[in-house]
Amino acid sequence: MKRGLPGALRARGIQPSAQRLAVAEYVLDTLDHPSADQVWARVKRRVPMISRATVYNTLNLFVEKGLLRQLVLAEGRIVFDPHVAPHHHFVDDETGAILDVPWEALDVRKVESLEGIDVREYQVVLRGRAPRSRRA
Amino acid sequence: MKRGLPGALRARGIQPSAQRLAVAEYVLDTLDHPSADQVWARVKRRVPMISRATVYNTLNLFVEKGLLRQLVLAEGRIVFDPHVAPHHHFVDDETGAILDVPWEALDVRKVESLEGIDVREYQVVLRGRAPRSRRA
DNA sequence: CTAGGTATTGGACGCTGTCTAAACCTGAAC
DNA sequence: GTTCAGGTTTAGACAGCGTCCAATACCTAG
Repeated sequence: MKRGLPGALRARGIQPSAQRLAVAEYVLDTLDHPSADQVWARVKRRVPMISRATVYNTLNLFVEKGLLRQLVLAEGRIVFDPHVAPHHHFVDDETGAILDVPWEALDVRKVESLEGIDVREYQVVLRGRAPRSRRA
Repeated sequence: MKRGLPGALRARGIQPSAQRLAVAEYVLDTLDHPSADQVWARVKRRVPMISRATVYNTLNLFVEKGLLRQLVLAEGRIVFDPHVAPHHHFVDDETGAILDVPWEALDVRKVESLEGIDVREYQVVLRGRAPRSRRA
């Protein structure tokens, strides 16, 4: 059931606007894991007057409404991932690139055995080197 | 075989100094996961004249020499962990506190099956809520 | 059309991490 | 003890990132 970008936003209780659509158009559809400023740079190509604050606000709104996930994997940068279903992440030591690892590729056991803590979500974070062909 | 803090530094090829010992005394022995500025604040209590740059340099040196691990788990902050053996981490959503989870508490399978990527290290990062008693 | 709420803007702000140049210490050789 | 070279420390400047604010522009319901 396609309803277009404006509908997708409305379905999450987000009032569409030109700026929000421009951000959504890029960030909801990318395979990258861009930082907020990378999103800003990208969106400015189409909407040159958009301000940094708007992009930051919009991204945070999308996270709050479940359209994006916020990841804290790389040094000092928060990145955004439109792939909201559970999956793991691999960080390339050399390039800093972040690759998605399918949930089924790994098998984590005994999570339920952690006594006294209430685990909302978890993921495996792997670090190492990826061959050129696999890099994002 | 105890050899004291100066020996522990020398054993890693680090020239001891009053400032480095003051940093080491706190950070190598804590159960917390302090940020660099937290280390600075703490060490200043004993060595009031120590500069921020020295603390940052010292922490980076300790990481380079394997005395500390650098973690990128919480929003926008790099924290340091004197517990260098492999283990997992749990982040309390509410307080931001980071707890160590013993390596044996979880069981990750199929890591070796990830084709074409060379995994140097991995860990499970869990998020949720911890009861007050377990908080660091 | 108007009123009220919402969104956007640009700038200021604070925090974190890095860099620099100068001062300083240290310890090895004499 | 003196000297010297190298490593260490220092204060401050700097840059990047994320947040906040007050003012303005925009939408939408009525």
